[in-house]
Amino acid sequence: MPELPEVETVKRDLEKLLAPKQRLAKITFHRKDLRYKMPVQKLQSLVGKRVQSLDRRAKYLIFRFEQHSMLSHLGMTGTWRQEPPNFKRKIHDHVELLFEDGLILVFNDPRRFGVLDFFEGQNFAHKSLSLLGPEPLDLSIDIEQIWKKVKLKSSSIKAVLMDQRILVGVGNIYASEALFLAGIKPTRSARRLRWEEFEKLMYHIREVLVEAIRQGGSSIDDFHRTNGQSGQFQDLHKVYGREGLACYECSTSIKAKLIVGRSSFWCPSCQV
DNA sequence: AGTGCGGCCTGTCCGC
DNA sequence: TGCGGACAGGCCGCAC
Repeated sequence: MPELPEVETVKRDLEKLLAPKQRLAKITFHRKDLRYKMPVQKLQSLVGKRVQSLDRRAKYLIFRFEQHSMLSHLGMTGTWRQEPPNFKRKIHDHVELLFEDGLILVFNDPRRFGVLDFFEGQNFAHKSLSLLGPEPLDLSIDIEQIWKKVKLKSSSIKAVLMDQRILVGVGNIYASEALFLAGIKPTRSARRLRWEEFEKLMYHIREVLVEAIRQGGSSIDDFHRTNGQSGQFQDLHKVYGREGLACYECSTSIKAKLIVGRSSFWCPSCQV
């Protein structure tokens, strides 16, 4: 999926399309089972309600309506795209939103690992949001607090970075990228990191996420923006997907291996 | 209790 | 060319 920068990109794209306070006119389901069965009746109850705002929490998008909220997760292959009236439906178009000004938003998701759910109220009153860790781009978060949790982990630092209970938003691509920038091997035991290393890692996590957002995210295969465009950050990956190629810093051949089931990339010379 | 694995799905690519 | 297997950005439930 879409990790934090991709979801943030979609959120910003959608914000530009959604006129303030406009009402949802119609919601159409072409199939009702994504990762979970969608609560069709509850989602239908949003018809006629105004969208107050759009939020992102971790890799989730939240459409905030007048009283209740719609939760959207892109899974691995989910996309929201804008379409004109009478558009030709594509394979794997599962849900369509029509707004009163004619805006049409379509949710497409081939693998159906995505989520579309409903929750009451406008805060973060959804089970999936309840255990999430802090937002890396929130400068007010307490990094020492995160550090304390990391010190208790026996797993690799890469696995810990991808644990959304510790810190949200970092997935498989940006974990490899941030660890490269920080000069830390992904296989390193999390609890054996030194404070200076962790501080540096947090700095580079933020750096890589901010830059990726600036580039409209990474499009490896499925990720597209609401207008169908690709992101640009995949061209700036320093290690992800570069197995066997020369490190941009030192020309050493980039290594790859599975760490807790996910392909991980690093430079054996730049990262210790 | 914490960790890693397999499963959820479909599409694509690679080797035989 | 066709087929099986591996793999793909996430997350959950279940064994150990």
